[in-house]
Amino acid sequence: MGPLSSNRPTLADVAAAAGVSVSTASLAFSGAGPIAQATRERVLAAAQELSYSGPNPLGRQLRRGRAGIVGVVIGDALRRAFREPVSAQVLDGLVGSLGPLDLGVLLIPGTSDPSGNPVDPLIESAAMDVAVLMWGGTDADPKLAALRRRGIPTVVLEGLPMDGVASVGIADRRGMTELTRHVLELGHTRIATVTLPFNAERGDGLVDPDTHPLDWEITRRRLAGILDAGVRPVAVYETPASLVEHGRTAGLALLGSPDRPTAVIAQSDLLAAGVVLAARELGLRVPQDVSIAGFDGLELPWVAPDVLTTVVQPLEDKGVAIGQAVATLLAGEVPHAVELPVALRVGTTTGPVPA
Amino acid sequence: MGPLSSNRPTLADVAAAAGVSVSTASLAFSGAGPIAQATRERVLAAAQELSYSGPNPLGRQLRRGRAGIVGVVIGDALRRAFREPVSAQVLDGLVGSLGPLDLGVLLIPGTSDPSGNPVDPLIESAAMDVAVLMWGGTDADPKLAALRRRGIPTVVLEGLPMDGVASVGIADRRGMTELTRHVLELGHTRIATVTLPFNAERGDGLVDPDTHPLDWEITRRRLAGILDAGVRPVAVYETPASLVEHGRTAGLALLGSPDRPTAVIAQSDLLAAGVVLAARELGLRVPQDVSIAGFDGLELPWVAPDVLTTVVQPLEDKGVAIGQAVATLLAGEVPHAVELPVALRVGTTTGPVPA
DNA sequence: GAGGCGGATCGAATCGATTTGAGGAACGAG
DNA sequence: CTCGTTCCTCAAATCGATTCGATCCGCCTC
Repeated sequence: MGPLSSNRPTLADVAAAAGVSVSTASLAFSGAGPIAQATRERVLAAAQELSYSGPNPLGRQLRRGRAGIVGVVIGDALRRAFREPVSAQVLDGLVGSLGPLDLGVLLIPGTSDPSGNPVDPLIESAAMDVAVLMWGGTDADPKLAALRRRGIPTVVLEGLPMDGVASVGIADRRGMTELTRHVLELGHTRIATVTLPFNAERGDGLVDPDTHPLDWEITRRRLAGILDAGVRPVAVYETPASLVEHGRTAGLALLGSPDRPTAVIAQSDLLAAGVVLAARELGLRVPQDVSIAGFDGLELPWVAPDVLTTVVQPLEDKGVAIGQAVATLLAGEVPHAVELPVALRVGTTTGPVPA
Repeated sequence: MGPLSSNRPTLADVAAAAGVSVSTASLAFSGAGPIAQATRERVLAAAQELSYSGPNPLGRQLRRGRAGIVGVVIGDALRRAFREPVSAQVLDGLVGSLGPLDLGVLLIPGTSDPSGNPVDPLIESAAMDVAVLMWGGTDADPKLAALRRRGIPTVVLEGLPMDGVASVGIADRRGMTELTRHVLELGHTRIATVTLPFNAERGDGLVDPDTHPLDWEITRRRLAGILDAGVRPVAVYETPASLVEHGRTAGLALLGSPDRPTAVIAQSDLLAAGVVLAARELGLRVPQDVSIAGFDGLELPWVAPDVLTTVVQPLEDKGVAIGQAVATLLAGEVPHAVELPVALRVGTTTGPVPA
């Protein structure tokens, strides 16, 4: 017996019903090649009659050698990824820019499943023409290795530029430096920072950045941006994810002590928002008692009426840039690395250092 | 020339290199059928040698008649969908429960694109074995029609039970009734409600529910739940999406007037959180001056230290239920409609009516 | 009327695998 | 020594389309 005992009509059935050859019937649907108007209509009528809904994508894909699918590898938990507006908006932009190219987006969790395999089976065997690695992997990433082995062209986001993969990122290091300078100009010297995860371990607490293993480029670059401004943070607090509640926890820890910093720079707006909430809970005024800054440039309704001082990254452009990189890869060329600019946006959450 | 002038090795190449037939080589990879250990190793070695990374999924899919893909139709804008934690968590649960079935999740925006076609081209022609319609369509939905035409089994979320499609939802009507009774018991009589969108128009403002066109089942049911408790809301405010900022806008409008309601029931937690923020901005104490309730049972860090009174829906179970429905459809059976239970959770945002 | 030409149609090969039924080797039993 | 069994292996059909090159037909030109 065949694979599925389904009796859906095929192109051959339609061709037979219309009294033409399969090749002609194909032409009627694809429009690639000369075909008489009358013939075409006859074929379409026959299709209608048999309730044939168009060429089976599987057959088409095999013949074409293309699946029409871009696999998007969302690091770690999907839920967490979605709760970060940054991921969500990039994903949104990506879907938006891929749609017109007739490409679908396949979600790939990419978690190391507990059953032994270090790589998601979808990465190993799903049909896709291009892969996008959100939250850039390093050269050692087994996910990247699997994609390479399969020969699937890949775009890496926010990763290190590497051989053989396209990369799209933002100038977050420079942006962070600019932000830090702004804080310095306000007179602050006791500056703490709340960071994204350092690595897959996802710690939660104060760390010594000199000895703590730091695998994630994005965290490293944003940290380096602060150092570039000549600042040595009085405290570095690592969070397990860019979420408001983790920012709040960090804020309570940092601002609860008597020798608290006068300024806190967070590596994301969500974390910064959490710090703001913590400050309010502790009865501290922002920015009179403590200055707080973030990164990303999101619109966060719940720190209203305050407006976060932050570094704005062009999320929309990012989606577009990824789309372009994908298109280029699909054309068989190698896109050059893209680094999008960022801009400092001074809000109401930073002010002069308290006397 | 072939479809793509790629020279990746095929199973035939591997078979030749290993000195066996293609069928034997296939067996070596799939393990479906008897094969001598030695032969198997020889084939795998040959594959390694040629850097053959396993059977091409396209060929396998065509033969099997299965794409191994579930298309998830996300209504309207993807970005909006992601910003709603409810969608995100359901999607997460879905991916989680589909992974073990060896199914990938294909994101389908499903927006009516501006270029004339009422249905996303991906719905028309992407390869998928099952489709999931988030935010249930009605019988008239062209998306549903397209899926029917293609003969793709479909699961509809939060929709009307319909012929030929599986449905998964929650008892939101009953839950809303229970919530309303709780508010009634606290003595409130001037009760307003903030709703999800009524239809694709996505209005923003007060509406007369008796005359305003209401196409979306979820909004209808949650509204009906209030009426079931015998309450006639003093005001019905429609929002364009379940987002905090829209809740805030609604809250400012409802609570800003002198004859303001003493209780506001929102159709989602995000909306409720926005109303809480609005109340605080207006200098109203919650719950002393106004009681506020939501729906969904999310953990919302930013209404802290308050805890929303809400109706908890089992988001995790929902993902699981969808996964099961998909599996059932894939097996060729028709799953029965699932309605998951909800539970009232009384928090700190509702209290006795002010004297 | 022969030759040439362009457009429509068709046959056959091809994409890369899976699967079935047949064939063959090795081996033990009679 | 012959005749089953058992266990592997293989050839060939099949999944459903696309596409190349050939053919065919009608019509125009000389």
